[in-house]
Amino acid sequence: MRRDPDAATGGANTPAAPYARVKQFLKGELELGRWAHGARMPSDAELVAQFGVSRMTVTRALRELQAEGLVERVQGVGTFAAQLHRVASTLTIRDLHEEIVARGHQHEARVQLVRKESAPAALARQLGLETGADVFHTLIVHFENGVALQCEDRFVNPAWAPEFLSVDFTRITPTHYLLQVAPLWEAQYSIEASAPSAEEARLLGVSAHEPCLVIVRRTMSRGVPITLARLVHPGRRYALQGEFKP
Amino acid sequence: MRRDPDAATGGANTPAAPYARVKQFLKGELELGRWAHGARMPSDAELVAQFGVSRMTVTRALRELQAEGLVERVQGVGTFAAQLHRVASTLTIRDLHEEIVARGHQHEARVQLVRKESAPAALARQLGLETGADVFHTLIVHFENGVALQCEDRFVNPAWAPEFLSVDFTRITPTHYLLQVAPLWEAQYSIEASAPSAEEARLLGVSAHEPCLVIVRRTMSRGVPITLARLVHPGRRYALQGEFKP
DNA sequence: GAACTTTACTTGACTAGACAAGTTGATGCA
DNA sequence: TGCATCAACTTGTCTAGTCAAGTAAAGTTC
Repeated sequence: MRRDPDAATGGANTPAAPYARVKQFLKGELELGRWAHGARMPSDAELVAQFGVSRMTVTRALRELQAEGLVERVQGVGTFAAQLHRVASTLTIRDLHEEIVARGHQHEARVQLVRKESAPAALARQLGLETGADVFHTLIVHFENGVALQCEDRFVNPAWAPEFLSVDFTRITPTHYLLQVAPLWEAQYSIEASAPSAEEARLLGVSAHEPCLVIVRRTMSRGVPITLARLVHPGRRYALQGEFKP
Repeated sequence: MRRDPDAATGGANTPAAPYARVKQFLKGELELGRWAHGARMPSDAELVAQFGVSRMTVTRALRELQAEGLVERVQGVGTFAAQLHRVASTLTIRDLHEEIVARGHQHEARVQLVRKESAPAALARQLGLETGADVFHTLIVHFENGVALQCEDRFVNPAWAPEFLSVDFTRITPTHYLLQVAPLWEAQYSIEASAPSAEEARLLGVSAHEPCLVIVRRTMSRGVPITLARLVHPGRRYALQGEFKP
C-alpha cells in the first residue's frame, strides 16, 4: 500500500475525511484490543448511526481495513476482527540496480556469458519448454563501487524475449529489459543461505566457505514462465531489508 | 491482498461485478503494454461513458488499481500508468510455528534461557530504553520433527510485556504471546547470510562453517519498540519462500 | 420432533447527482 | 511582455437511496 490516506491527519487527532475517521477509529480500537480475534465488530448500520455518515462511507473504511487484513467480512453475517495470529509480513525486494543507484553509488555489470543453450530436462520443465529446446543463458556479475555484490545466473524463455541475447547488459539489467517486454509479473521466490559454487566464489572474489544469500526467482507473465534466475550475494556485503506495516 | 474479486470470474472473460470488469479491462490493457510507464490513461469520465456505469464504480476500480501500485492518480491532472520499473516485490514471512504445523509436522521448542538482564548501550538504544535498564532475554531453539530449525535470540522491552518471563514458551511462541499483548505491529527486517556463532552452531547441531540464514527483526507498536529478535536458520534446512502478484 | 417457510439482519454492489480542490491553458488587461 | 483572472477539466469525497444475495433464528406445518 503506497498511499496512506490516514497520513493526511498530519498528526491531528481526527483526519479530515469521514471515511478516514471511521477507519482510524476502528483501527485504534483494534490496536487497543477492544475486539478479540474473531469477535464480532459493529455492523455497517451501527457505524452509520454512530458517525452520522452514509453507508458508502462506512463501507469504504471497512473495505480498506479488509484489504489490509485487519478485519474479515462475511456477507449475511457480519464484520469480525481478523485473526492477527498471521504474522505474515511482507518484505520488499528491489531491483539491484535501483538499490545501488538509490545509495548514490556506481553500478557496474560485467557480462561473463551470453549464449543460447539446449535446456536439460529439469530446466525445461521449469520454463514450460520441451527437453532440449533452446534457452537463453546469461551470467552477469554486478558490482557496487567496484565490489562484487551479486552473481546473476539467468535462463530465459526465448519465446518471450527473442532479442534477449543482443541486449547490452552493461547498460540495462536483464530485469529491466524483461519488464519492458512483459510488464506485469508474477514471481515465486526462494531465499536461502548456502555456500557459493566454485565458479561463483571465483566471480565474486570470495572464499568458497563464505556464506551467501541465494535468491532463486521464477518469473511468469500471464501464467507463462519467462525466466529463472539464481542470484548469489556474499553474505558479508549484502542484506535484504524490509519494513512491514499492518 | 487476501481477497481477490477478480477471482470471481471463475475463468470467464467478464467478471460479474461492473467495477471488477472495469478493473480487469484496465489491468489487461496495462499488461499488454497499451500505456507506457507514466502515460496518461482514460479519465474517470471517459470510462464512465465507455462502460456505462456510474462514476463511483469507475472510481472504485481505479482506487484498487492504485492500491496495487499499477496506476497513479493525481488530483486535477489525471490517471497515469505507474512506473513498473519498481520490481519491488513482497515476500511473506510466516511465524515458524504456523509454518511447521501447516506442513503437518511436530513443533518443539527448547528453552535455553529466560531471564532479566541489564541492557548494554547499543541494545538499549534499539529498544528505546536507557543504558543499564532491565530487559528480558530469551534464547529458544525450535525443532521440526526433532530437527533444529531455528535459534531464536530475543530481547523484549519489559514495559510492554511485564509477564513475559513467566510464559511457558514450550506451549506458545514468544511471537504469539507478544501479538496478544500488542496486536498491531510494525516491523523492520534485515535478512542476511552468515556463519552462526559458536553457541548457535552448538545449539543448532551444525558446523561453525554452515551458512545460516539470519533474520533480524525489530518490532514496534504505535511507534514504541517492543522486541528485537535474531533468528538463525541452518541454510541447508530452511528457506524463505514467497510469491508475488502484481 | 423434523422439515420447511418466513422474517430480520447482514454485507455486496450500484446509481445519479453533488460539491470540493487541484491543474492547466486561454483570455484579457495594464 | 508580464500578470491576473477565468473556464474547463481532472480527481477526491460524500449522500441517500436501491436492489441483490447470503445467514440465522423464529415460526409454522406435518
